[in-house]
Amino acid sequence: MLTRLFSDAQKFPGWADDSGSDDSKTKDDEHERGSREDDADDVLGDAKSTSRAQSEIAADEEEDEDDDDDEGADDDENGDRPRKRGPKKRQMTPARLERSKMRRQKANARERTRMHDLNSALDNLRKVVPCYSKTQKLSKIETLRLAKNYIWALSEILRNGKRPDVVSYVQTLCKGLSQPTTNLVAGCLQLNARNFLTDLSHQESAAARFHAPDASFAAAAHAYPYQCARLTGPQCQSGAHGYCYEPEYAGAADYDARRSPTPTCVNGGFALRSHESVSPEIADRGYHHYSMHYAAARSLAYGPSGARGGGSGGGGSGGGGGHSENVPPYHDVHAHHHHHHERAPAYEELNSFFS
DNA sequence: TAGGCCATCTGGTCCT
DNA sequence: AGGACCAGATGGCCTA
Repeated sequence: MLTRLFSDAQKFPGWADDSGSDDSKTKDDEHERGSREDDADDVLGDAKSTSRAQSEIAADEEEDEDDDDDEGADDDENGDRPRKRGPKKRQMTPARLERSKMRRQKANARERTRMHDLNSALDNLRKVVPCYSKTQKLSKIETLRLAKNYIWALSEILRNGKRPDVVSYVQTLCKGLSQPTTNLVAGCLQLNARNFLTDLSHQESAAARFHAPDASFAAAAHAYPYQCARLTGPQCQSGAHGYCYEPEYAGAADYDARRSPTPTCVNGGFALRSHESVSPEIADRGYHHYSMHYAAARSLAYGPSGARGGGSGGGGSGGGGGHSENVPPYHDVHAHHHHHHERAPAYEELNSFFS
Protein backbone atom coordinates (compact mmCIF):
# COMPACT_ATOMS: atom_id res chain seq x y z
CA MET A 1 0.00 0.00 0.00
CA LEU A 2 2.64 2.44 1.03
CA THR A 3 4.84 1.56 -1.85
CA ARG A 4 1.92 2.06 -4.16
CA LEU A 5 1.23 5.49 -2.76
CA PHE A 6 4.89 6.33 -3.03
CA SER A 7 5.05 5.29 -6.61
CA ASP A 8 1.97 7.36 -7.31
CA ALA A 9 3.60 10.33 -5.71
CA GLN A 10 6.66 9.91 -7.84
CA LYS A 11 4.58 10.10 -10.94
CA PHE A 12 3.24 13.51 -10.11
CA PRO A 13 3.99 16.22 -12.61
CA GLY A 14 6.63 18.61 -11.44
CA TRP A 15 8.11 16.09 -9.13
CA ALA A 16 10.93 15.14 -11.38
CA ASP A 17 11.88 18.75 -12.01
CA ASP A 18 11.30 20.42 -8.73
CA SER A 19 9.68 23.77 -9.12
CA GLY A 20 10.69 23.81 -12.76
CA SER A 21 11.82 27.18 -11.78
CA ASP A 22 13.43 29.76 -13.93
CA ASP A 23 16.46 30.65 -11.99
CA SER A 24 17.37 27.58 -10.06
CA LYS A 25 20.66 26.59 -11.51
CA THR A 26 24.34 25.93 -10.93
CA LYS A 27 24.77 23.73 -7.96
CA ASP A 28 21.11 23.20 -7.47
CA ASP A 29 21.12 19.93 -9.26
CA GLU A 30 22.57 18.01 -6.41
CA HIS A 31 20.45 19.85 -3.99
CA GLU A 32 17.33 19.34 -5.99
CA ARG A 33 18.01 15.69 -6.00
CA GLY A 34 18.23 15.80 -2.27
CA SER A 35 15.07 17.81 -2.11
CA ARG A 36 13.26 15.29 -4.14
CA GLU A 37 14.42 12.65 -1.76
CA ASP A 38 13.20 14.75 1.08
CA ASP A 39 9.89 15.15 -0.61
CA ALA A 40 9.71 11.48 -1.07
CA ASP A 41 10.37 11.09 2.62
CA ASP A 42 7.62 13.54 3.35
CA VAL A 43 5.26 11.60 1.27
CA LEU A 44 6.27 8.49 3.05
CA GLY A 45 5.83 10.23 6.32
CA ASP A 46 2.38 11.35 5.38
CA ALA A 47 1.59 7.95 4.20
CA LYS A 48 2.70 6.49 7.49
CA SER A 49 0.81 9.00 9.52
CA THR A 50 -2.35 8.33 7.66
CA SER A 51 -1.95 4.67 7.26
CA ARG A 52 -5.52 4.03 8.20
CA ALA A 53 -6.70 6.40 5.57
CA GLN A 54 -4.69 4.71 2.92
CA SER A 55 -7.06 1.80 2.80
CA GLU A 56 -9.85 4.23 2.11
CA ILE A 57 -7.78 5.89 -0.55
CA ALA A 58 -7.18 2.55 -2.10
CA ALA A 59 -10.85 1.76 -1.90
CA ASP A 60 -11.93 4.81 -3.81
CA GLU A 61 -8.97 6.54 -5.30
CA GLU A 62 -11.17 8.11 -7.92
CA GLU A 63 -12.92 10.03 -5.20
CA ASP A 64 -12.35 13.73 -5.18
CA GLU A 65 -10.47 15.38 -2.39
CA ASP A 66 -12.95 17.76 -0.89
CA ASP A 67 -15.12 15.45 1.13
CA ASP A 68 -13.01 14.97 4.18
CA ASP A 69 -15.50 16.21 6.72
CA ASP A 70 -16.33 12.74 7.84
CA GLU A 71 -12.83 11.94 9.01
CA GLY A 72 -12.38 11.94 12.71
CA ALA A 73 -16.01 12.69 13.24
CA ASP A 74 -16.39 9.50 15.15
CA ASP A 75 -13.17 9.18 17.07
CA ASP A 76 -13.80 12.11 19.37
CA GLU A 77 -17.05 10.55 20.38
CA ASN A 78 -15.27 7.44 21.57
CA GLY A 79 -13.70 9.30 24.42
CA ASP A 80 -10.65 7.05 24.48
CA ARG A 81 -8.30 9.82 23.48
CA PRO A 82 -8.68 13.56 23.71
CA ARG A 83 -9.47 15.04 20.37
CA LYS A 84 -6.60 16.84 18.79
CA ARG A 85 -6.97 20.56 18.54
CA GLY A 86 -6.31 22.57 15.49
CA PRO A 87 -7.23 21.90 11.93
CA LYS A 88 -8.14 18.39 11.18
CA LYS A 89 -5.58 16.33 9.39
CA ARG A 90 -6.88 15.94 5.90
CA GLN A 91 -6.56 12.79 4.02
CA MET A 92 -3.83 13.06 1.46
CA THR A 93 -5.52 11.79 -1.56
CA PRO A 94 -3.38 11.77 -4.67
CA ALA A 95 -5.16 14.78 -6.05
CA ARG A 96 -4.69 16.70 -2.83
CA LEU A 97 -1.13 15.57 -2.65
CA GLU A 98 -0.56 16.87 -6.12
CA ARG A 99 -2.11 20.22 -5.34
CA SER A 100 -0.11 20.49 -2.17
CA LYS A 101 3.02 19.69 -4.09
CA MET A 102 2.29 22.31 -6.67
CA ARG A 103 1.65 24.87 -3.96
CA ARG A 104 4.90 23.98 -2.34
CA GLN A 105 6.80 24.27 -5.57
CA LYS A 106 5.31 27.68 -6.25
CA ALA A 107 6.17 28.78 -2.76
CA ASN A 108 9.71 27.53 -3.22
CA ALA A 109 10.06 29.47 -6.44
CA ARG A 110 8.76 32.60 -4.77
CA GLU A 111 11.12 32.13 -1.90
CA ARG A 112 14.02 31.71 -4.26
CA THR A 113 13.23 34.89 -6.14
CA ARG A 114 12.70 36.70 -2.88
CA MET A 115 16.10 35.65 -1.66
CA HIS A 116 17.63 36.52 -5.01
CA ASP A 117 16.15 40.00 -4.74
CA LEU A 118 17.50 40.27 -1.26
CA ASN A 119 20.93 39.22 -2.45
CA SER A 120 20.92 41.66 -5.33
CA ALA A 121 20.03 44.42 -2.92
CA LEU A 122 22.89 43.29 -0.79
CA ASP A 123 25.15 43.39 -3.82
CA ASN A 124 24.10 46.96 -4.42
CA LEU A 125 24.94 47.72 -0.84
CA ARG A 126 28.35 46.13 -1.29
CA LYS A 127 29.03 48.50 -4.14
CA VAL A 128 28.38 51.64 -2.15
CA VAL A 129 30.10 50.52 0.97
CA PRO A 130 33.82 51.14 1.38
CA CYS A 131 36.23 48.64 -0.03
CA TYR A 132 34.16 47.10 -2.73
CA SER A 133 36.08 44.29 -4.30
CA LYS A 134 35.02 42.12 -7.15
CA THR A 135 37.33 39.35 -6.16
CA GLN A 136 36.80 39.43 -2.44
CA LYS A 137 33.14 39.79 -1.77
CA LEU A 138 32.16 40.75 1.69
CA SER A 139 29.87 38.33 3.37
CA LYS A 140 26.32 39.36 4.04
CA ILE A 141 26.79 40.00 7.69
CA GLU A 142 30.03 41.86 7.13
CA THR A 143 28.42 44.00 4.47
CA LEU A 144 25.68 44.99 6.85
CA ARG A 145 28.13 45.70 9.64
CA LEU A 146 30.38 47.75 7.43
CA ALA A 147 27.42 49.67 6.06
CA LYS A 148 26.27 50.44 9.56
CA ASN A 149 29.72 51.63 10.54
CA TYR A 150 30.00 53.65 7.37
CA ILE A 151 26.72 55.40 8.03
CA TRP A 152 27.80 56.03 11.56
CA ALA A 153 31.14 57.43 10.52
CA LEU A 154 29.65 59.71 7.90
CA SER A 155 27.00 60.87 10.30
CA GLU A 156 29.61 61.79 12.84
CA ILE A 157 31.64 63.60 10.24
CA LEU A 158 28.69 65.57 9.02
CA ARG A 159 27.39 66.26 12.46
CA ASN A 160 30.70 67.57 13.71
CA GLY A 161 31.68 69.25 10.50
CA LYS A 162 35.24 68.18 11.02
CA ARG A 163 37.35 65.48 9.60
CA PRO A 164 38.73 62.77 11.71
CA ASP A 165 42.10 61.45 10.84
CA VAL A 166 42.06 58.42 8.68
CA VAL A 167 43.07 56.21 11.55
CA SER A 168 39.94 57.08 13.46
CA TYR A 169 37.88 56.82 10.35
CA VAL A 170 39.05 53.34 9.55
CA GLN A 171 38.78 52.40 13.14
CA THR A 172 35.16 53.39 13.10
CA LEU A 173 34.58 51.51 9.89
CA CYS A 174 36.08 48.37 11.32
CA LYS A 175 34.13 48.19 14.53
CA GLY A 176 32.78 44.71 14.96
CA LEU A 177 34.11 43.46 11.67
CA SER A 178 35.91 40.21 11.29
CA GLN A 179 39.62 40.24 10.83
CA PRO A 180 39.54 39.53 7.09
CA THR A 181 37.15 42.37 6.55
CA THR A 182 39.18 44.62 8.76
CA ASN A 183 42.23 43.70 6.77
CA LEU A 184 40.34 44.47 3.62
CA VAL A 185 39.42 47.91 4.85
CA ALA A 186 42.93 48.52 6.04
CA GLY A 187 44.30 47.34 2.77
CA CYS A 188 41.89 49.45 0.86
CA LEU A 189 43.13 52.49 2.69
CA GLN A 190 46.68 51.25 2.72
CA LEU A 191 46.73 51.67 6.41
CA ASN A 192 48.78 49.69 8.81
CA ALA A 193 46.22 48.03 10.97
CA ARG A 194 48.53 48.13 13.93
CA ASN A 195 48.29 51.85 13.82
CA PHE A 196 44.59 52.12 14.21
CA LEU A 197 43.55 49.22 16.35
CA THR A 198 45.43 48.23 19.39
CA ASP A 199 43.35 48.22 22.51
CA LEU A 200 40.41 49.81 24.10
CA SER A 201 42.28 52.70 25.52
CA HIS A 202 43.48 53.55 22.09
CA GLN A 203 39.89 53.38 21.02
CA GLU A 204 38.97 56.01 23.50
CA SER A 205 41.70 58.28 22.36
CA ALA A 206 40.66 57.67 18.82
CA ALA A 207 37.15 58.64 19.73
CA ALA A 208 38.52 61.83 21.12
CA ARG A 209 40.41 62.41 17.91
CA PHE A 210 37.14 61.98 16.12
CA HIS A 211 36.24 65.39 17.48
CA ALA A 212 33.16 64.14 19.20
CA PRO A 213 31.89 67.05 21.22
CA ASP A 214 30.19 64.81 23.72
CA ALA A 215 30.79 61.43 25.16
CA SER A 216 28.43 59.70 22.81
CA PHE A 217 31.05 58.64 20.40
CA ALA A 218 33.38 57.41 23.05
CA ALA A 219 30.51 55.53 24.58
CA ALA A 220 29.62 54.13 21.24
CA ALA A 221 33.17 53.00 20.81
CA HIS A 222 32.69 50.82 23.83
CA ALA A 223 29.51 49.41 22.44
CA TYR A 224 31.37 47.27 19.98
CA PRO A 225 32.75 44.45 22.00
CA TYR A 226 35.22 42.81 19.70
CA GLN A 227 37.36 44.38 17.18
CA CYS A 228 40.63 45.62 18.50
CA ALA A 229 42.06 42.40 19.77
CA ARG A 230 41.65 40.78 16.41
CA LEU A 231 44.14 43.09 14.89
CA THR A 232 46.85 42.37 17.33
CA GLY A 233 47.20 38.81 16.14
CA PRO A 234 50.20 37.33 14.38
CA GLN A 235 48.75 38.03 11.00
CA CYS A 236 48.83 41.69 11.62
CA GLN A 237 52.31 41.57 12.97
CA SER A 238 53.67 39.77 10.00
CA GLY A 239 52.05 41.72 7.28
CA ALA A 240 54.24 42.63 4.39
CA HIS A 241 55.55 46.16 4.57
CA GLY A 242 53.90 46.47 7.88
CA TYR A 243 50.47 46.15 6.41
CA CYS A 244 48.01 43.73 7.76
CA TYR A 245 46.21 42.65 4.70
CA GLU A 246 46.84 39.73 2.50
CA PRO A 247 48.75 40.25 -0.74
CA GLU A 248 45.66 40.06 -2.87
CA TYR A 249 44.22 42.94 -0.97
CA ALA A 250 47.26 45.01 -1.54
CA GLY A 251 46.80 45.20 -5.24
CA ALA A 252 44.87 48.26 -6.20
CA ALA A 253 43.66 46.44 -9.25
CA ASP A 254 41.47 44.35 -7.05
CA TYR A 255 39.37 47.28 -6.16
CA ASP A 256 36.78 48.66 -8.35
CA ALA A 257 37.61 52.24 -7.82
CA ARG A 258 34.84 53.38 -10.05
CA ARG A 259 32.35 51.89 -7.69
CA SER A 260 34.07 51.99 -4.40
CA PRO A 261 33.39 55.11 -2.42
CA THR A 262 36.77 54.93 -0.83
CA PRO A 263 39.75 56.63 -2.33
CA THR A 264 41.61 54.41 -4.65
CA CYS A 265 45.00 53.38 -3.53
CA VAL A 266 47.40 53.93 -6.34
CA ASN A 267 51.07 53.51 -5.68
CA GLY A 268 50.64 54.03 -2.07
CA GLY A 269 48.72 57.24 -2.17
CA PHE A 270 45.15 58.29 -1.98
CA ALA A 271 43.49 59.40 -5.10
CA LEU A 272 39.83 60.15 -5.07
CA ARG A 273 38.84 60.25 -8.65
CA SER A 274 35.91 62.51 -8.42
CA HIS A 275 34.69 61.93 -11.93
CA GLU A 276 34.47 58.27 -11.13
CA SER A 277 33.16 58.59 -7.71
CA VAL A 278 29.53 58.16 -8.55
CA SER A 279 28.22 54.72 -9.06
CA PRO A 280 26.70 54.22 -12.47
CA GLU A 281 23.35 53.45 -10.94
CA ILE A 282 23.25 56.77 -9.20
CA ALA A 283 24.59 58.64 -12.15
CA ASP A 284 22.16 57.01 -14.51
CA ARG A 285 19.28 58.05 -12.37
CA GLY A 286 20.37 61.60 -12.33
CA TYR A 287 20.93 61.79 -8.63
CA HIS A 288 23.78 64.11 -9.08
CA HIS A 289 23.12 66.06 -5.96
CA TYR A 290 23.31 62.89 -3.96
CA SER A 291 26.62 62.09 -5.50
CA MET A 292 27.88 65.53 -4.67
CA HIS A 293 26.77 65.08 -1.15
CA TYR A 294 28.40 61.72 -1.17
CA ALA A 295 31.67 63.02 -2.48
CA ALA A 296 31.67 65.83 0.02
CA ALA A 297 31.24 63.42 2.84
CA ARG A 298 34.12 61.44 1.53
CA SER A 299 36.26 64.45 1.15
CA LEU A 300 35.59 65.19 4.74
CA ALA A 301 36.51 61.73 5.70
CA TYR A 302 40.17 61.92 4.87
CA GLY A 303 42.24 64.50 6.50
CA PRO A 304 45.79 65.44 5.76
CA SER A 305 47.07 63.71 8.80
CA GLY A 306 45.40 60.50 7.85
CA ALA A 307 46.66 60.69 4.35
CA ARG A 308 50.13 61.16 5.62
CA GLY A 309 49.80 58.27 7.95
CA GLY A 310 48.42 55.89 5.39
CA GLY A 311 50.07 56.86 2.19
CA SER A 312 53.61 56.06 1.34
CA GLY A 313 54.35 58.53 -1.33
CA GLY A 314 53.55 57.97 -4.92
CA GLY A 315 51.03 59.40 -7.20
CA GLY A 316 48.28 60.03 -4.74
CA SER A 317 47.26 63.43 -3.70
CA GLY A 318 48.10 62.61 -0.16
CA GLY A 319 46.91 65.51 1.79
CA GLY A 320 46.18 68.53 0.03
CA GLY A 321 45.84 71.17 2.32
CA GLY A 322 43.95 72.52 4.97
CA HIS A 323 40.73 73.95 4.15
CA SER A 324 39.14 71.45 6.39
CA GLU A 325 38.21 73.76 9.17
CA ASN A 326 36.29 75.90 6.75
CA VAL A 327 34.11 73.07 5.68
CA PRO A 328 30.50 73.87 6.37
CA PRO A 329 29.03 71.71 9.05
CA TYR A 330 26.44 69.16 8.29
CA HIS A 331 23.43 71.26 9.11
CA ASP A 332 24.60 74.00 6.83
CA VAL A 333 24.83 71.61 3.99
CA HIS A 334 21.82 69.65 4.86
CA ALA A 335 19.57 72.61 5.36
CA HIS A 336 19.91 73.46 1.70
CA HIS A 337 19.40 70.01 0.56
CA HIS A 338 16.85 71.02 -2.00
CA HIS A 339 18.88 73.86 -3.42
CA HIS A 340 21.81 72.24 -5.05
CA HIS A 341 23.06 75.34 -6.76
CA GLU A 342 23.60 77.05 -3.45
CA ARG A 343 25.83 74.27 -2.27
CA ALA A 344 27.84 73.95 -5.40
CA PRO A 345 30.72 76.20 -4.39
CA ALA A 346 31.11 74.45 -1.09
CA TYR A 347 31.22 71.08 -2.75
CA GLU A 348 33.63 72.25 -5.34
CA GLU A 349 35.83 73.40 -2.57
CA LEU A 350 35.45 70.12 -0.84
CA ASN A 351 36.11 68.11 -3.92
CA SER A 352 39.11 70.18 -4.78
CA PHE A 353 40.62 68.75 -1.69
CA PHE A 354 41.65 65.69 -3.66
CA SER A 355 42.16 67.30 -6.99
C1' DT B 1 38.43 18.17 9.38
C1' DA B 2 36.00 21.89 11.65
C1' DG B 3 33.92 26.07 10.93
C1' DG B 4 32.02 29.80 8.18
C1' DC B 5 29.12 31.08 4.52
C1' DC B 6 25.63 30.27 1.38
C1' DA B 7 21.44 28.55 -1.24
C1' DT B 8 17.49 26.12 -0.88
C1' DC B 9 13.58 23.75 1.14
C1' DT B 10 10.02 23.77 4.42
C1' DG B 11 6.47 24.72 7.71
C1' DG B 12 4.51 28.31 10.44
C1' DT B 13 2.46 32.88 10.93
C1' DC B 14 0.40 37.01 9.46
C1' DC B 15 -1.97 39.77 6.20
C1' DT B 16 -4.94 40.88 2.25
C1' DA C 1 -6.79 30.96 -0.48
C1' DG C 2 -2.66 32.76 -1.59
C1' DG C 3 1.35 35.58 -0.95
C1' DA C 4 5.03 37.62 1.98
C1' DC C 5 7.99 36.96 5.57
C1' DC C 6 10.55 34.38 8.80
C1' DA C 7 13.36 30.94 11.06
C1' DG C 8 15.04 26.26 11.31
C1' DA C 9 17.11 22.44 8.87
C1' DT C 10 20.08 20.64 5.48
C1' DG C 11 23.75 20.00 2.43
C1' DG C 12 27.46 21.92 -0.57
C1' DC C 13 31.60 24.66 -1.04
C1' DC C 14 35.67 26.77 0.60
C1' DT C 15 39.44 27.76 3.69
C1' DA C 16 42.53 27.58 7.62
